[in-house]
Order: sequence, then structure tokens, then C-alpha cells
Amino acid sequence: MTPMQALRGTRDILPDETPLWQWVEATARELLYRAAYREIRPPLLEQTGLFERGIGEATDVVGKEMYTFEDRGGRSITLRPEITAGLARAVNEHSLMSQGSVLRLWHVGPAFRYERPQAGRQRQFHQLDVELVGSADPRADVEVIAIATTLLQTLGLKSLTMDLNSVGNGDDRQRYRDALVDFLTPHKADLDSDSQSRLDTNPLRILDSKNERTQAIVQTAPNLLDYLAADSQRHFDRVQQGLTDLGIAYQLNPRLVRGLDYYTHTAFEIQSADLGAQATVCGGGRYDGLMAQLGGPSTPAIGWAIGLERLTLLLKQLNVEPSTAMDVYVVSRGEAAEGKALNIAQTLRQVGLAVEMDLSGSAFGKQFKRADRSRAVLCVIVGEAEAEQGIMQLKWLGSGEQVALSQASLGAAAAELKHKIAAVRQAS
RNA sequence: GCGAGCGUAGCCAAGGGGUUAAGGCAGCGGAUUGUGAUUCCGCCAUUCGGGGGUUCGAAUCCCCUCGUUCGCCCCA
Repeated sequence: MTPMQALRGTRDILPDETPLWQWVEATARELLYRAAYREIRPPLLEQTGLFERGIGEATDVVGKEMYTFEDRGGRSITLRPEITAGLARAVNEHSLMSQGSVLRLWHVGPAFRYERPQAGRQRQFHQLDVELVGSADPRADVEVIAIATTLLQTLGLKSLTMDLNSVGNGDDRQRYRDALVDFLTPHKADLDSDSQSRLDTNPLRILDSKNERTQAIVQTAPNLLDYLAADSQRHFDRVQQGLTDLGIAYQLNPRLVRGLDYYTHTAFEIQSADLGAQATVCGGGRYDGLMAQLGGPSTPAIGWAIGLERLTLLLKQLNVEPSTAMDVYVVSRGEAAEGKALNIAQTLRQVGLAVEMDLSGSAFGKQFKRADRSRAVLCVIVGEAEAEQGIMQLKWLGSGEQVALSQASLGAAAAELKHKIAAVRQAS
């Protein structure tokens, strides 16, 4: 019988890796709390129409990458391919927005796209998603982008670059789209085949093509930024000014066009040179039309998503390893002693210490080796002699110093032990 | 969905038709039946991702399949 395997494009995040993920999530949670963002937890399943209407039927994500199936009631269901649409739906459904107010939300969780797996690209992947709903102010764009850069910086990521663009409002985009089609149509025969078909379906995406001949043609195409209306331009100017004032570096990339239809005005991507072809760690932008598109009141919004697989890949390259060391390792031998050891571990855990018990019953020498490997600061020893005398040995693994303590006084001494362990750890 | 490379133990691997599949790390047991290092000894793949074929003989050659990596594509 062949052993069961995880599905293609999915993977187990193993105990050796979860400390890194937990550290990323804890850092993000703290940062978002300080910026007044609140967590929301929408379902992973939504009706298919949400994504068709929200993301756009002409996009690759909706057109060929969704996990869509019919449930037992005959409804078309889709595992979310991204998070923003579900959040927008929830905001509408529960009327979370009251007029004139602002809603700051975040969420972390899996999303699903049926794609060919690659380093930094899986079929089930995880995103941290941040959204600011209800403000069209350019300061909102700056706030949201600053949260992304601060988070990445706090985690220790230095050599990242940010591309910034404005795709304008719906009218700007339409006028530019027309101009671009007019420009490209005479060159149609020289474009790569993907770009040829996009000329009808999604011409702006041609700007993004990596095909050399296509790029050469696109070099001389009209510039999107020349087609922004006065207020679109003004909005974009103020976003740039705000970023500059905060010392956030970026480069303008008039060919940055993101693959989801809902984006308007500001669009940005944060990339790393250390990820190969899947270089984008964080991507986002403004989506002023989405809420209305989904049947709610017209509401401006901006947000982004960070890909956690890509982020943790970068952190692993930096050898970031959150500590998983135990405070205390309990060694015991003999029936009476092993019973006592359980009590001792409980007592120490109650004051907040991390305590691992050796369950092997093997020779003390072996147990000490494991104590060492657990990177515990303190080893508690209960053998037959100690059990009989009602005591335990406390051995400080750094210095080797060992003292006896009566079991009866452990409760009273536990808090002091905790302080001493913290002090020893600090010193090392 | 297209193209190319790679799958030998928990990890890193040698072996490229001749039958007991090197070695290292990790793990377990012992030397040391109550104290962490080092050292030494022993154990740890009835089988080379899976299935089929060629052959007297297959980890090695062929086909299929699964997984993975790198591009394309797409995006986080």
C-alpha cells in the first residue's frame, strides 16, 4: 500500500517551522493593534459569484485558478482565492460601515488557487490581509502602506523594494485602455500570443509581459500616468508626498498593473530579489469600486496582502529562529519519584515556567543528555533517594551547581526560581 | 495549461545491469545499573517515490504515474 501524501501544492507546516510562523503572526498582531486595526475571521468558503463579481471574470484567478465545486444542495461554492472579496462581503452584510466612519480590519488565513506549484507558490497558501475601508483620503493609502513596510522592517527584512503606480479611476482607466489598444493594434502581429488575446480581454496586462519583443513595443506605448484626471493625479501626488515624508522608499513603475480587476488609483508591490520568479512578498492597492460592485453602498477602501510562505522563506534565509528553549527539564527515576515529578512539573508550570518531563525511565546519564538538548536552564532531579527524603535536586545546567530543595517548599520557592531562570537566560 | 531537471533512511548523500545498497549527521541501546563533554561498541533501507516492462539477474535500461525544483504563465 502506498502511503497517503498531502495533496499536490499543499504542505504541512511542521513543529520545527511553527515558531517562526507564530513569531510573524504575533509581531503583526501587536503592530496592527497599535494602529487600531481589528481582526475579522470570515469563512473559507463563499459562493462562486462573489469572486466572479468582485475580482472579475476575465482575470486568470477567476478564469482558471479557482477551486470551485457544487455542494450537496446544488450551489456553486468556491474556496477563496484571495481574502479581500470575502472581507468586503462581510462588511456589507453586517453593515459594519456606518456613514462617515472608517473601518480598519485585518485577517490571516489560507487561500486557494489551482496553479502549478513552485518555490513560493502553492495551491494552499497563507496571507496576512489588511484593509482600511471608508476613506478616500490619500493619507489612508500612506497609512496602510506604512504598516506593511514597518512590519517587514520589524521582522528584519531589509533588502526589499517597492513599486508604486496609479491606475486612476474607472474613467481614467477606460481612456487609457482605449489609447493603449489604438497604439498596440497596428503592432498586433509582433506581440506574443498571450498578449494578442489580451488585446481584447485585458489590454493593461500587456504592459506587464515579460516577453522581450512585447516589452520593446510597450516601451514606446502611451504612459498610464499621462491619462490620469486632475484629481487622480492630485491623489497620487499626495500619496507619494506622504510616503516620502515617512521616509518610505519606492520607485514609480507605470507598467505595474495588478491582476485583479477591482484596483483603482494606488497600486503597489513589495518585492525581494531572493525569491526567484515569485518575487512579490506584498501586494495591494485601492479598490474604491469593489463595495458597490458587490451590492453595498459605494465605499472607498485600500488594502494589501502579504504572502506568508514567501515571507517565511525570506526569514529562513536570514536564519531567524525564535527560541523554543524550555525553562526546566525534569529528570526522574523510580516509581515514587516519577509520581513526584509530575507534581513538581505542575507546580512550576503554574508560575509560568516552561517545563518538560523526561518520560523514558532510562539511566540518568541519558536523561541529562536530553535535558541539555532541550536547552533548559534548570534541571530538576528526583530519584529514589530524593523521593524517600521528600526533596529534589536543582541543577543549574550552565554552571553545574546543584542544590537540594524540599518538595514542601517548592510552591513558595517557585516564583523566585522563575526570576533566577530569567536572570540566567538574560546573562547568557 | 506548456517546457526542462531531479526523486536512494528523519536529514545530507555514494553507487549508472551481477546479486549482504558505502559513508556522514540525527535517533536508540550499552561501556558509565545516580549526573551533561569526548571516546568506543552495537542497533537503525528485506530495498532505492509508486506501478508495469526488458533481462538468467534492475536502485541502475525502457514506459506510465505521483511528487518536487526551475522557467513560462500568474500573483501573495
